[in-house]
Amino acid sequence: MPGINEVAQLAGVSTATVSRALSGNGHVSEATRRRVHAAALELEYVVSSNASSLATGRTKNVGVVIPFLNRWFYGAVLEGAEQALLSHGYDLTLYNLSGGNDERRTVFEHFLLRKRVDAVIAISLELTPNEVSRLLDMNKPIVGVGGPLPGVRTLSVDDVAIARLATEHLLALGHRAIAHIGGNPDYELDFHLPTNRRYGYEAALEEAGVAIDPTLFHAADFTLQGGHAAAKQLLGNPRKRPTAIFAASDEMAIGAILAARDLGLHVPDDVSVIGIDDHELAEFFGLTTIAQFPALQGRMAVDILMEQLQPTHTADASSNTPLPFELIVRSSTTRPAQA
Amino acid sequence: MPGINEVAQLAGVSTATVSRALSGNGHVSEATRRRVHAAALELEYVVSSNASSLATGRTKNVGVVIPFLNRWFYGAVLEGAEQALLSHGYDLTLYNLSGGNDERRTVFEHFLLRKRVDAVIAISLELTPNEVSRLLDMNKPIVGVGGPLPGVRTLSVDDVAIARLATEHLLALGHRAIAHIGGNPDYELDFHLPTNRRYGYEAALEEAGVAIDPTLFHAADFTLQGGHAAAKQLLGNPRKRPTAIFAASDEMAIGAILAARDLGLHVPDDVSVIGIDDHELAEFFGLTTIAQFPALQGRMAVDILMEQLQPTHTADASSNTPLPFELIVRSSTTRPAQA
DNA sequence: GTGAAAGCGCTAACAG
DNA sequence: CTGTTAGCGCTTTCAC
Repeated sequence: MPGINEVAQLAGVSTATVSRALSGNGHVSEATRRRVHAAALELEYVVSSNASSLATGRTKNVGVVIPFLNRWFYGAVLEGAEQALLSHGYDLTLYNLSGGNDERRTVFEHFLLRKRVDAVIAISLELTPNEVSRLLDMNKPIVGVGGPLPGVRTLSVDDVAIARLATEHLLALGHRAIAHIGGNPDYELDFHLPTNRRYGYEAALEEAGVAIDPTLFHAADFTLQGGHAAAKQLLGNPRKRPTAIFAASDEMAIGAILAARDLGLHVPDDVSVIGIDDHELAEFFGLTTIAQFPALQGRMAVDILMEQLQPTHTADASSNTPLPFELIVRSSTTRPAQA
Repeated sequence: MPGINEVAQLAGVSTATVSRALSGNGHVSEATRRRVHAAALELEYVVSSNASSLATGRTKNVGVVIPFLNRWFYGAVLEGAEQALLSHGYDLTLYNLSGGNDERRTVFEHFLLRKRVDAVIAISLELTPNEVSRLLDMNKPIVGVGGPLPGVRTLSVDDVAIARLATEHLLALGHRAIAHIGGNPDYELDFHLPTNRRYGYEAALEEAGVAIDPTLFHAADFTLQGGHAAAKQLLGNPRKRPTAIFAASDEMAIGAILAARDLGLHVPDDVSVIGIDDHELAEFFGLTTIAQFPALQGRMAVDILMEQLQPTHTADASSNTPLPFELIVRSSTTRPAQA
């Protein structure tokens, strides 16, 4: 494994010139540039990122902290971020927090702070003020995806607006008995996402003059199974079966569709179902949903990070960039039977 | 951000002693050890992994290369590997190859070789001899998960045996018209996994004296949608509808179950379905399957890597460790209607 | 048991 | 445009 010295020798220049020629920093004559490149190629030379990082203070590596790996939404965000990072010449080191709180502390105490990353992307994670300030003290930009974080550049969808839009879609079709499958408090780690979605749902209802019926709300855990169980309860109720269900995630919505089928109900004729996410299976199930474009979210997070990593960048402290969302109407929603 | 010097000063010792006390290499008196630790704690000192790596040649970081992020199986392997790595004090740098061949070259040429990782775990990836030898030349252990790789320590399930077991389960129940939904050639990147599974299926059939009917085979892409489409074809055939379907993945098997329902067929009375994986949704759908324990696979890969990273380790070149699998019988399989 | 000092491989002034 | 020369922050002989 040849070092910069070998390349310098072979090219007949100094190591400084090799460094300049290869990194593009500082001027080098075209002729020597070519000679250096040729030499590097011949020796199969690759820089030692450690030595380089030590000298420059930059690692070309960003840490991504994520609460789950095996949920579609998070996987997609990660995928988007990974691709964008790669295209900028950055590596991504992954910290998955699904192991619990201990793991979380370990990650922050021993890993992120090892000066191994230039920046961190926190996905759906409500960093503590202490975690934020430690990172910021070390001059490491942070961008948060999924919610506001004091002192941090963030990207987030307006969950209230999303839920409102979904509910309004149902209202506009003529539904009045609209149930909502939301999150349970255990899921609140994500910036009160379930709570915000419930607000949006209630706000839309109120605005339309529809009374909010608390028995039409069921909590679940954002999984297909959870949505299935909740929908069974809702749809099995003999006295007031809702004509429509708004689930706070597509996975739960799909669960609801399956629950309806299990009960012999037809979607959308007997019950309309709408979700949030535009999950990869949404199309297959004909699910009407509010798309959230997670891969784009990952890419946008990287773009913002790259900006902040520019030396010319003036620290613009915290600010939130809204994320796009869009109603996608498929075949799981229609007018209520006797509207 | 304090350096080792500050700690040394505060503790009243040399930097060498701090290094020894903190890393545990070399003897330090209990008293000074404590003083150093206290000083480090007070200053919130954390080593610079770059400086440390540069000095030792070890990065405490491993690269994981994976073909997909958003397939349950791969996410689970990754999750297992991440946890195991973390517990060994290693970081994980992620390289997702779903971007195509260009990305693949980029990853190998510019990233893995930057001396940034101590080793690499390749998941379901058939590294080229060239890729393997470059890595090995740099003295970077590799462990492959998912198939044999010349010159590399690998872990893999016996796909032929798995498929055979699945098929035998169906045969033992009395089925004779057993269809198989396998992969299409495009999916062959994974060590001919679909082909091996098909072999196992055919072998079991032959052994039981059942003629192989090529019309009972359908290729799909390992997704739920793909399985659904293939099953529709199979089950819609008016002349020889199979009494059982063996799908090469749970996602396809679930698609098959849904296809059966769409056609008004009952699972398992009208048609039995078995898959492979023990996907997180398998239980929900009552799917009989062959479990593959992907998280365990990730953990085992890390264990083997840790062994190879031991300085005392004697290079044992290539060898393959078989991975466990297990038949899990649920409610999607039963005896054929008129057995 | 502890300190001094020589690097690890590269980059970034500073000269020229 | 290019070479010289300090380090970057730690680890590790080699002495004491």
